[in-house]
Amino acid sequence: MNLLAKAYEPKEFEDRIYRNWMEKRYFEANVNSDKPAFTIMMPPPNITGVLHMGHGMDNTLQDVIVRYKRMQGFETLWVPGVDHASIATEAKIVEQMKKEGITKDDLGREGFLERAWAWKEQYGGTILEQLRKMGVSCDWSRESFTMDENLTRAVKRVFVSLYNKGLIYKGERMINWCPTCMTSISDAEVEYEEEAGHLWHISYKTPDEKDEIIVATTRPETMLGDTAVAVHPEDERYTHLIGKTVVLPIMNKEIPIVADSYVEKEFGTGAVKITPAHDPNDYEVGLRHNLEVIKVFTDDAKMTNLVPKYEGMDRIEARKAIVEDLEKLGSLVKTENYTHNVGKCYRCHQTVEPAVSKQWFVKMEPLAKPANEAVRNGETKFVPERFDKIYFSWMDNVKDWCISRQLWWGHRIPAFYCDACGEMIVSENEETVCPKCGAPLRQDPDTLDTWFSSALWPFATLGWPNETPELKKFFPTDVLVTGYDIIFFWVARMIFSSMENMNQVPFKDVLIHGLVRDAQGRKMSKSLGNGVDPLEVIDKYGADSFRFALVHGTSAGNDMRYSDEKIEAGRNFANKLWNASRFVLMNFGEEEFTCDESKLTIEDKWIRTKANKAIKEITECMDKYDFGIALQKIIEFTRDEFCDWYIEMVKPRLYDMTSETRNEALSTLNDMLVISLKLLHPFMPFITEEIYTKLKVDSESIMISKWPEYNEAANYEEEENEIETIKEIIKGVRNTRANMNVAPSKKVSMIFVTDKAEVIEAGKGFIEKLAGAEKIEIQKDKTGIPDNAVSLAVPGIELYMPFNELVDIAAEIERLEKEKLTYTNEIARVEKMLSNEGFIAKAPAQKIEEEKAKKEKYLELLAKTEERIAQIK
RNA sequence: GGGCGCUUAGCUCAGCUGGGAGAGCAUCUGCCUUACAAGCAGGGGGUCAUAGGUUCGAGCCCUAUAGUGCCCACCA
Repeated sequence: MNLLAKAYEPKEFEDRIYRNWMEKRYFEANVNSDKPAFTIMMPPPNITGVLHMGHGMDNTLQDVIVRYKRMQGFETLWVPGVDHASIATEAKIVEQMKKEGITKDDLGREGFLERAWAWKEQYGGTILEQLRKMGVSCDWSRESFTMDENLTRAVKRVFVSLYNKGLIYKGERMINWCPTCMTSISDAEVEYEEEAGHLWHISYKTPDEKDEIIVATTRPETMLGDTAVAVHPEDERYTHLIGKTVVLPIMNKEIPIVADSYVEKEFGTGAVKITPAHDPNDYEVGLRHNLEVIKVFTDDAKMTNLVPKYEGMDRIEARKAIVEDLEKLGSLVKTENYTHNVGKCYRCHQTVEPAVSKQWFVKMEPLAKPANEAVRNGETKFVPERFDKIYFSWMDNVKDWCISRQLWWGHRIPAFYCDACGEMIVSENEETVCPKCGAPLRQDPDTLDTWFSSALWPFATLGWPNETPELKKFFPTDVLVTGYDIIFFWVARMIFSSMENMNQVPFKDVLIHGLVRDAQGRKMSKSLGNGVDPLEVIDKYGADSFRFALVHGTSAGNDMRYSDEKIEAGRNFANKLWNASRFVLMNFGEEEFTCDESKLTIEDKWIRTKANKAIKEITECMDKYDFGIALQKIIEFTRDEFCDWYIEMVKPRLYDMTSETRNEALSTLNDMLVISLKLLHPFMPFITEEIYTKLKVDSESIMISKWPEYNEAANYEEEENEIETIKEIIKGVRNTRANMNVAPSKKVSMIFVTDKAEVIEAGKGFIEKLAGAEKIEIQKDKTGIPDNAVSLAVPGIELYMPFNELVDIAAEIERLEKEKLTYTNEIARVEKMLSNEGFIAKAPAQKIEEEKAKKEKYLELLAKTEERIAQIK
């Protein structure tokens, strides 16, 4: 006999089951399969990462989808992998080296990369190991890495191809420079934060000192690099000065006053100091007016030697010193408090500097167009739909993408320079000799933005640029699951990369989920220390409860708050299922049983119908990615119908070893439990497998078993309705008993007055057992009903319970009056509706019929209640 | 300055194409009823933010307002 342990202890079986799945290779996709393919690419976590709640959410959803599709008969492929995360990883290694007193230059490029690879080998797989604890069913045999040989080849291929099309170019532009990471970053990698600062008003005097222009700035330290002052061409305050010069304080240098319509007359003083080297707008102004670009900062954001006094100071220090000096000179007119947005590096959160620099760029406009189109015409759909707006707004306004990074860890730019003749070659191959002059070539020292390689993830992981069978079978992928915070970084770039290189979308759906926040609704972060470690949660409650908590009561695209209560709810439900299963298995015994359909009883037919309808609804939810609702419906069927009613109803048949329908009871228990487990399996894979393998089933593992299918013909409508009526009666009796303070142990005799004797007859046993009845009588009229009885009515059936001395007539009348009021109100509501001409004229016929039926029902119940009141008064 | 969410029971949140307001937790009452006290049975608790509108009918659709959160944007 297969029994379950007395208590639900997920630790006892989760790891064992996962190992078994791995050994049986259930996760691995067969490229030669005839089954239709279903593919998901896992958003690759950084090799520097450790598992957090965001990964938990993301991978739970993916696993739910993959397991569902696998059971539905798809050849499912879920590709896992990791991202080399150039900036984050390089920073981590540099930091580690710093502790040993070594710098990058000490090691040199080769030495550094050696060390980086060693680091990757040692720590890079940590997060994937952790993911296994969650029960994810991805194909580990196809684990990928953004710096794999194949991915690297793909990156080079794309770079060269875009270059040859003129879509990648090298140029001097204003870019975002992170002085801490010591590299350029893209626009998307800058986060703007509001900061309290000042607006300093500084006087720039004309050479004759007779006139002045006051400029307002938040960054006085950049004034050393000012090469003009700009005013609006139509600003009457300044028109007389346009074309003249002012003297830059401290520098004592004349700079021109230029007119440019970029200046807002209303803001500040209406005059702007122009520092082309350190502000994107000023840079543009500089280009228009042919201004000199003078650098004030070095790459690590220290002052240059423009003024020896300030040389080497950092930005904040210099600001202080310069403000002080301006004050001494009498140039500082006033200081206002002012909050403004400051750009921060999304990796290190330090202030970024706009800087003019020679970098590589991807020309975005031609790429954005087809990518935009693909979403507009529905080839790729965002779920929920509203996220396409975020996508469009980015795509529509995207500027050229700065892809070069001054880092060593990453894909090195495949451009080669000849220092002798100035030739540049862009090639997939390692070029060493200049084809023009024969001199040795030098490769570009920079690497590519990490996102340049992850943008190729959906097809490069399948072997592209080779024409592999995997590409043919599994591309385009079906759904991408990710958080809304990564739409620009990754989703958008995958789409245009795929449109460009594959001529089709990379995925059909993009399922967007929200952030997991803490119980107070705050973002989980290292600095706040409010992060919850998924591994600790899993260790304490099991992976199933963890996954449950992340799905139950959530909806796509919305953030959720994490709390222990949610995990406990999952654990409690698992425990319920565990015990119900234990009960079922306890009753199986040694002998085999079969099901004779003709011997199914009313409750068997009822629960089978309920299950059938649940399958339909739940499958529909799964197809719409409504996982929160699907899970809720699974719980409702399993706990509220199967456990609370069906199991209680069949107990007498189980305990009676001579019962003629005992086998049908066992079969139905088995079948209903199997259905519950299968429906639940995508959400709670471990417990469902553990129980499933002990039942009478159709497969060696639930994860490769068949998803239940709805069968219209298998419904027993009549039996379903009859049991629902019986349930009504039982609930009514329980309610009444509780109201009248009748002890649960006290049995009550009941007299039913009804024409539907067969329904009561069929439900007699249930009413006895579940409503505490004894001596049930059924009669057609009300003769002999004692006044001293509590009454109850459901459509077509009246029930009287003589509680003998217990009944307080006054209280009973009061209760009946209350019921009467309810019915009267309902009737009034329905009548109002039915007497509304508009309703009769316009509402669907079915709705009108429903309302009419309700009216009949309540009229009947009202009449019975009134009659009863009259009788006992 | 634009754009997008959210506001539903004490708390956290569901609520599909408009047709009598739901769950979990909390709370109250009664139960150790041999699957389960991580449980069972029963109860209380909501002018669905506000004001208009569309509709026979609005938590759901439209408009405005308030509060709140997020994203984007070059006003020094």
